[in-house]
Amino acid sequence: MALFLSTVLNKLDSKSRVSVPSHFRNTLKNQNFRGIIAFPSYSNCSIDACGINRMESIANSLDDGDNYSREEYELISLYFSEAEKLPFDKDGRVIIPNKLLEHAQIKKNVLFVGLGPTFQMWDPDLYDEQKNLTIKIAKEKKLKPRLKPIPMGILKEK
Amino acid sequence: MALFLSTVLNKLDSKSRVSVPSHFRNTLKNQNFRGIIAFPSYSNCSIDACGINRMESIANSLDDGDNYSREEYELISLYFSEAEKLPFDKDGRVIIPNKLLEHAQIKKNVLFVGLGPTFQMWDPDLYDEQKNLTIKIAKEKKLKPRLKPIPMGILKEK
DNA sequence: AAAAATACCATAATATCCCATAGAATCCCA
DNA sequence: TGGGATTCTATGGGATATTATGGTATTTTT
Repeated sequence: MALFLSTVLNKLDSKSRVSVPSHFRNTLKNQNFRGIIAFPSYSNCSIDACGINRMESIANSLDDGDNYSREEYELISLYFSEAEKLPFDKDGRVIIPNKLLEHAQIKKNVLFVGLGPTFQMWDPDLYDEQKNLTIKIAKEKKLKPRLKPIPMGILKEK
Repeated sequence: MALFLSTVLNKLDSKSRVSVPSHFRNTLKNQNFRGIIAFPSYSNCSIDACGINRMESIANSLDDGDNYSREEYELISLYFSEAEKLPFDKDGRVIIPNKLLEHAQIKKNVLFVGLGPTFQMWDPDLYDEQKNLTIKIAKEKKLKPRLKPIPMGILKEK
């Protein structure tokens, strides 16, 4: 299964191209399509992305009997309609469509953020804001993550 | 498996021809028929479409014993009777029959909407309405797609 | 022959490929 | 372990191919 980790900052060029970090590309190496699937994240100003295998398994479940109500079906269809299939060029770059760039307010830098099974693309400044907000809320609510790799200290006062 | 994603706006010309988006054509590249299957969507004013392999596998499953209720069987039969086989011309265009154009109220623009295993063709304005309605209903009913890669944020107020 | 359907051609815009380079990471061997 | 050599990455730009779209010619049908 694909596992995207760490964050990498790359540049958008004049043709709206950007290099996908090489270790992300490696993660996707044995999927059915050499490229990524990207769509607007609605909860924030960023671009969600994953490999095609993930999308295919969703597509299959759409066909499997009646898992969904009419309304659910319509909603899921909406996500497909806004998703973009972005192939790698020879050098591992993708072209990001304007619609997505605008949604994420990306101008010249693209921050790739690994999220495990998926990743996101951000404008670096917006990401900082979002990150600080997340930490602030976690402190206020004294959240205690149950998963080990997350250091607990971050939630304590200095 | 064919996977149709994203939305593309193309023009209908005076001969009722329209270019099928190139990435749609690519996903149909190795099917048994160079073209698309199109039929009126019974639930809204649009044209449903897919590759022939999907129709063939549905046809096969109709023959395989009794997977379907009588009503389902009737409905699927209806699809077949109204479906049109539209071949690509040399440049990847199809001619859309009048019956379908009228059903979808398409005049001069055709919006291709990827829905995963299938796609639809819409009049752009009608599609906007439909889309807004879907989002509205999803918010009201607080629908939450259960599939992981789908961002939940669309359901939240801004 | 007229009308309709089909094939063919032209072109401007766009996307894709291909190469060059500089910097970073990795390797390798004394 | 160090440091030079080599490979790999990210990035820019020019050349090439593809796409969408209009129009014209040819075939087929009636």
